[in-house]
Amino acid sequence: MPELPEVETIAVTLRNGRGGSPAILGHTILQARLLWERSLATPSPSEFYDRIAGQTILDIRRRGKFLTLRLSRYTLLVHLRMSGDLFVESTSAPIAPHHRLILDLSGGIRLAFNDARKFGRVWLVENPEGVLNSLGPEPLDDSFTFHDLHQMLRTHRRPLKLLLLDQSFLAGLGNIYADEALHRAGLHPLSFSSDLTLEQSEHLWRAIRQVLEEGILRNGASIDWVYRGGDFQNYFRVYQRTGKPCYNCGTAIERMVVGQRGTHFCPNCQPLK
DNA sequence: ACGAGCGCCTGTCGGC
DNA sequence: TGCCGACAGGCGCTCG
Repeated sequence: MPELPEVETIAVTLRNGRGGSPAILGHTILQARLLWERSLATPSPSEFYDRIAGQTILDIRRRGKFLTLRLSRYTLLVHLRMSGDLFVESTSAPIAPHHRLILDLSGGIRLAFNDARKFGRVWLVENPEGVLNSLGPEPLDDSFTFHDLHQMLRTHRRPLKLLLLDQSFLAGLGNIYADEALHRAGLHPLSFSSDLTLEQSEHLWRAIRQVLEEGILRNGASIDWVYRGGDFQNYFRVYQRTGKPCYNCGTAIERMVVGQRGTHFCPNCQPLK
């Protein structure tokens, strides 16, 4: 489910608390309970239990789609993949279905990693760079300019949709925000990256930042049975709007498959040259 | 270097 | 009602 705006929303919520969900910053992890072993990427469960007990949560950030919890000595990295979520709940709450990892915290609360499809992963490491080092730049960083993006696009000859989904190219975009950004930029998902003019690259750069910032403003998107409180799904212009009229021109939105992912676009606003 | 195919998993939805 | 395939916000792997 989660792309950059959803992960950012979760990071901010864990850091500051939100609507009855308390902040976990400064709390100490008393013990861990792993309910699905494969949710833990590294280390082994016994080493994980030993190392995480007594660790205090000092900072919570996001890098791409990863959540990074800086602890006293280690860093806990969480990737939610398709269906993962993090909940802060009372220690006395019943264990919900699909909870995969529970961290009991000081103060009578716990952090629960819930993940119906079991694709999500958790890492406990001394150096987070080992996990994060292959990620591309952060699209919302002040230092990321449209000249940077143009240069990056020119060094590949790949369909735009595939590049935007490639986390080593740019970190944080997923299927929804890639489709939305391409629509706003007026670029066909199969356009070759190396063909973009500087002006088109600037449009894409602006569109990427706009959809991500708007997604964050709306606390992310909530879809299907996975709900996290955001409402950006009400502002999609192409994603899952197959057959419905484009808000710009009225043409029916089309769906195609690119890189085994459903891809939504307006054939009129996003022509393939 | 690239991209297709597949595996990992559970759940929902639409068609018959 | 039940079954069955398609599909789902992701990514790592193998193989051409």
